[in-house]
Amino acid sequence: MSNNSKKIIARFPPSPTGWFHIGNARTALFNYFFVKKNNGELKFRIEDTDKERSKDEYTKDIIEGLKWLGINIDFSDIYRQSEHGDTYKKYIEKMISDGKAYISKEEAKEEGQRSEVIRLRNPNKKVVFEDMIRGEVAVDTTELGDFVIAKSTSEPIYHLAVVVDDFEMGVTHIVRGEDGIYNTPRQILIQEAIGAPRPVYAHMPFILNDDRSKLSKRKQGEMVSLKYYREEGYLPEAMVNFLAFMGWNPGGNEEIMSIEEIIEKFDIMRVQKAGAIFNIKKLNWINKEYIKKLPKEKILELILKRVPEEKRAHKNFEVVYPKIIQLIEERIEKFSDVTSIFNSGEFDCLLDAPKYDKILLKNITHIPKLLEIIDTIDESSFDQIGLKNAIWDFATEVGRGEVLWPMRVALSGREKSPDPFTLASILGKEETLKRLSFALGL
RNA sequence: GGCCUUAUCGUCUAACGGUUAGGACAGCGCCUUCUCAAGGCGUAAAUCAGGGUUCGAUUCCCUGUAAGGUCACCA
Repeated sequence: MSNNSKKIIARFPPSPTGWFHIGNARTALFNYFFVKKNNGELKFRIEDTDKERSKDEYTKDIIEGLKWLGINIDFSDIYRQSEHGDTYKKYIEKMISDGKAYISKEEAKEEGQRSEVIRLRNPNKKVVFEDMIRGEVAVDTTELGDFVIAKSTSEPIYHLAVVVDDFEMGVTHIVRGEDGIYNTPRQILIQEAIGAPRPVYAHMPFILNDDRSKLSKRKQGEMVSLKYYREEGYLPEAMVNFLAFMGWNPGGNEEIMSIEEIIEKFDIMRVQKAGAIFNIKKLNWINKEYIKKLPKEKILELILKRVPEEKRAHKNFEVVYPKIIQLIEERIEKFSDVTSIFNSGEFDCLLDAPKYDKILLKNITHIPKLLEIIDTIDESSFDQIGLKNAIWDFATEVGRGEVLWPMRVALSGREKSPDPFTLASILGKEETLKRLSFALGL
């Protein structure tokens, strides 16, 4: 590896032609791990030479996504390809005058094709480069021919722009997706033609669909965009952890790791060569692990944001909400689940008395005794433990199912719900007695 | 099709050439207050195939197979 003595400079150069792709986000993350581990610097560049497809909204989405993930790079002075026309022009003209490239007369076969383009004079040699992940890669560039490097002296093709930009930005290490491996030989040829030093390469494996094809929007829908995960209420720490462990791991059994620990342990040589299938279930599990670690106030805040407006506006919501945080927390794996749970009606019984069929109660014979017991419980000990202590022996004696099921249904009106003690403690003594009496009268 | 790459439980992966091939997610089972959820415990599950090299191969080499990628005046 050359450049060992110099400061490592890597780059992340997305083109803003779509929502920030999850695979790109992972590449950005690995670049970040790599530079942080090696006291280097990560530079950001926008490849917006395609004016038709590039949109500011996408640039914004990419930057927001990067910030959300916790990738702290300098966005104040963004290098945009569209602003460096003069630079490319300078190099193109120099290559022509040096005889490294030439203006070629063409027969325009398709619409939009030029009758004159700039082609590189291909030395037709075998290019061998060292890849930090894949080892030595050798490619015969003969079949590339004198490939086009610019449409005109002021309009570079992608490959030329990349090489010039990386050179101008002082890039020493290029960590990019596996598909870049096919671009590398021709980019190396261009580097040699303009006299730029060769950076060190690392080509990362892809994230895959279930059928092992490259992760695509066609097969995964919105799940290919980082935006989706932000909107679904995944925690950025969980996302970073998940993405980091797809294609890399430090070797131990520990899988929940903060970004600091990941950086600390990161070794690009340990990046996997084969692609990894995107496994949403693992992400959900990791996310839940991170939710569990969150301070209570934070959870309270994040959950509240996802409660449907009409539930929040309910007159009982303010009183009930603090009491059901625990309940919600154990039922979600991501914060959008909060909305689904409320919309499913599962918690409606905590806001309003439920409507239900008598049949669901199964057996009301023990309700009078239950009313009697509950009435004796002091307000101060009307919690899960107090309720359980008071009721447990009786329930065990006559059959738990005979007592607890009707009690739970009387309080919730549902076949499935949290347990009766939890329910009663949330509803309070008065409401609990009221609902039990009502069940008796059905 | 040419070229390139890859190959350990269903999935993500661990294993100086010597391990009962380890962990995690998902699955399944049991337990934990009646249901659901959460939690705990446990269980099943893999070295693509065939040849070498070697005392010994998941590991190194070759062939095959499968899968993927890539072949622009797009980025």
